[in-house]
Amino acid sequence: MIEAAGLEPGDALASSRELAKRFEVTTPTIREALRRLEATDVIRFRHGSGTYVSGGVNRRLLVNPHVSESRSESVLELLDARIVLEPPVAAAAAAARTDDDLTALTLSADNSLKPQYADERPELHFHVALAGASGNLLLRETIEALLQVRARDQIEIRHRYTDRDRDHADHLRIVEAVRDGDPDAAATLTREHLLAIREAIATTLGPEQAR
Amino acid sequence: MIEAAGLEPGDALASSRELAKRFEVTTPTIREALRRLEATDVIRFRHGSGTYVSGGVNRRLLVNPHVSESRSESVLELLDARIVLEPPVAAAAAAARTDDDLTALTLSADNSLKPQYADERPELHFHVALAGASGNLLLRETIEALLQVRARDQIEIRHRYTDRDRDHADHLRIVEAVRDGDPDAAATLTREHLLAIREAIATTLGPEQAR
DNA sequence: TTCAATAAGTGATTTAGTCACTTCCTGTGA
DNA sequence: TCACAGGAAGTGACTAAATCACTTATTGAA
Repeated sequence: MIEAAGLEPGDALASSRELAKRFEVTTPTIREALRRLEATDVIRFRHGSGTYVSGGVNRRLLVNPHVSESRSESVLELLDARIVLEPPVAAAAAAARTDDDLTALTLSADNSLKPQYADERPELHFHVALAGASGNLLLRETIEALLQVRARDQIEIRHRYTDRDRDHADHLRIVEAVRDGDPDAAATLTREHLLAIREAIATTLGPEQAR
Repeated sequence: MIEAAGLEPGDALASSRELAKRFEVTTPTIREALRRLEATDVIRFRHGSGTYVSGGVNRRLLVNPHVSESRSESVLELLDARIVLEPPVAAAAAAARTDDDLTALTLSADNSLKPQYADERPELHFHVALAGASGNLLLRETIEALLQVRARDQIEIRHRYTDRDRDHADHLRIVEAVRDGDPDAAATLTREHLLAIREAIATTLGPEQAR
């Protein structure tokens, strides 16, 4: 029904009572269906207000909200994965970027200095914007999902361990490489950037917490 | 509760009536909670039998089951993404593989010839096993999730467009490179392998369906 | 014009029951 | 002794009719 009506994030759904009538089932049954959609962030409930379409409708990859962080591994595992995956994505971006991508990239690079609301506005997250410049939406969604893994830790890292000015400088150099259409430089700079962050965390955490 | 009890895939949960009693809510409410877990494949219902823990408990990345394929882009987009991401994963595997990884890899390579039940047994999918050999679980999960995107199309492709013998030969050569600990060769062979598949699909589909 | 009270609409949950399906056990007959 | 039809118990699926909790927009008095 969301698809057929072409609903976008922010749009309101009909009330559960009305949906129950429309689909000829009772409200508890409708609720079960809506809860499933809620689990993948396709819709969100706002008590007393209504149910609204959310960002999940056009997000194919997502993090499992039901896997606790205690069950998963260290944050270093995540950075190791990013170090493998993101450099080639940066290279692809350097090869395919449009002018629009460049302006978006510059915008998100500037955002690295300011307090992060990158969680509600993923397009402002530099590494997401970088993946977006590859022109491949699925690539962008993959990086976006990856950045949601251990989200709490990543916010903590941004606030405490990373050197914001150095981050910004790194980002600017990556933007340059992408602007110049230099895939190798973009890949190398991205790798070094992530390696530096990994190093900062590894030494701060100490080897005993590195797992 | 699943965590605390250390339940693994296949284990049964208590009945919804019992859960309702234990959490002091009614069955419809319990059902809503269970439906959310169902949406991310943490549990599965079997009518008349019970509800069971499923593979999702230890899967951090997953495909959104509520995004229709019509809303998403072409299958070529997916292959383009894989061509960017998988070669460096193969390189990481060549650098880090253990002997156990090698046997698992050989096993899954042989599986490329037989009819695919790779959907229920992801560890038998060659590209998943390859990512697993990197030693980074998150990397493996990322590739695993990516291979679930447009799953129907991918099965179709395996059955109709790919040359099974050539696939097998490609896989064996990648295994060799991984065995020899040659990251560059592993990356190059993986890239060529995926490019060949992409080419086969692109020409078969014809440019008009390529989007 | 401002702002507190109100009413209507919405999600959240309950209660009590019925239907549908699966599983396993048991008694019967070969 | 064994195979198997039949039944009972347990489970998920769903209904029905309410009530409670919360939000929002409207209304009317200060």
